[in-house]
Amino acid sequence: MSNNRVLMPFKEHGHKHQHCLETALLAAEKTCLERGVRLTSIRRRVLELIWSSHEPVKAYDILDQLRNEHAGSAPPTVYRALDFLQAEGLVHKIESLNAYVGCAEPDHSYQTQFLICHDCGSVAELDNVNVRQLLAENAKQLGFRIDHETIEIKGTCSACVTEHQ
Amino acid sequence: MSNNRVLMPFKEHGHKHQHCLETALLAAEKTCLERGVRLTSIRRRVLELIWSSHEPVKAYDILDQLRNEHAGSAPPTVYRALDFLQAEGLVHKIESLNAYVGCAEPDHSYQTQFLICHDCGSVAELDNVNVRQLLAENAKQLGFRIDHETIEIKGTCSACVTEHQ
DNA sequence: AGCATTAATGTTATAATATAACATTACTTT
DNA sequence: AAAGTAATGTTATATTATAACATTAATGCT
Repeated sequence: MSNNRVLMPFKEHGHKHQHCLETALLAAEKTCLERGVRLTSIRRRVLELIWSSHEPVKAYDILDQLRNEHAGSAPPTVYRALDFLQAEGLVHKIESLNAYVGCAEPDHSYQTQFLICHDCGSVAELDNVNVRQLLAENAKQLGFRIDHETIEIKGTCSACVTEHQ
Repeated sequence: MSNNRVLMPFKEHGHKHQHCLETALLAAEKTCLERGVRLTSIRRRVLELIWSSHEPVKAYDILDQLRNEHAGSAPPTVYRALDFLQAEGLVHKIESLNAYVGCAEPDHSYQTQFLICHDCGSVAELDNVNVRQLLAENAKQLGFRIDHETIEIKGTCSACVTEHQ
């Protein structure tokens, strides 16, 4: 049993990140095609930079990179791309870090939870059905209609816990 | 039955807010006295401004007010007070709004959840034991050691749901 | 193809949020 | 009273994000 599904795991030891990246970009292209929205080269590049690791990426770090590649880049360049990517569920903003992570499952229709290791900086994305249901019941009792959940759990991931022993 | 305790309810219709405010300030004074920390006049005033409503208050709104009262006020004046108040559990930061709310129970030792109405702007603070436990189990399974939980649920409170019918 | 419409990007400026660094003042302890 | 610590004052700047308007690119229509 587990009602807890891992959408994106913590970076596994020795995992080949190039694969995550390629898979994510292919999924994004497929998704955008199906939805009839345009994954322009700027948007694609921003998504790629966000997927360059499993750590949340800051908007101005993306901007610094874009500026190396194209002189016309400015804050709106990045924020517009981020707005698009968020709207399509291709990236999530981590509110408590003001940073952005890629989403491995843009079609996932439920709100998820993030575990954030403040040691190695990496993030896992979970869908714990029970958590969702509890919050839903809870809200219902109070007559509260949920639109959006921000659930960000900070701590130390197992790899880093082990390392510090 | 309910494992869901309301630490701070949504502003009730016709509630006398002056009472909330006074209670909160008395509790804060008591708490600081017991802990041997100083609720200086700046800190007290910032807390009071945050408790001026049940809506999260922005740092620069606090600053604007402080500037009316005392010329020497500057961003650090506010952020230092906020740091202190957060460290003592007297206020919480709502990460998804970059704003601060008062905490009615500074001695409460567990992480709580916030319901935020984006219609009237007001906030409720809950301690749902089940949510806490689920997340704790979940983390344990993954070997993740939790330090801090950010749980901010946005939607429409019952009063606003009713109003819009 | 040519034209109109919409979407995306370019560009400049500025708003909003937060911290660094060092000086001064006020409290606390001895 | 002197020393040590905590709090505040002060100036500057870093970080995060948006507004507003101009230009270019893509799309849809006839």
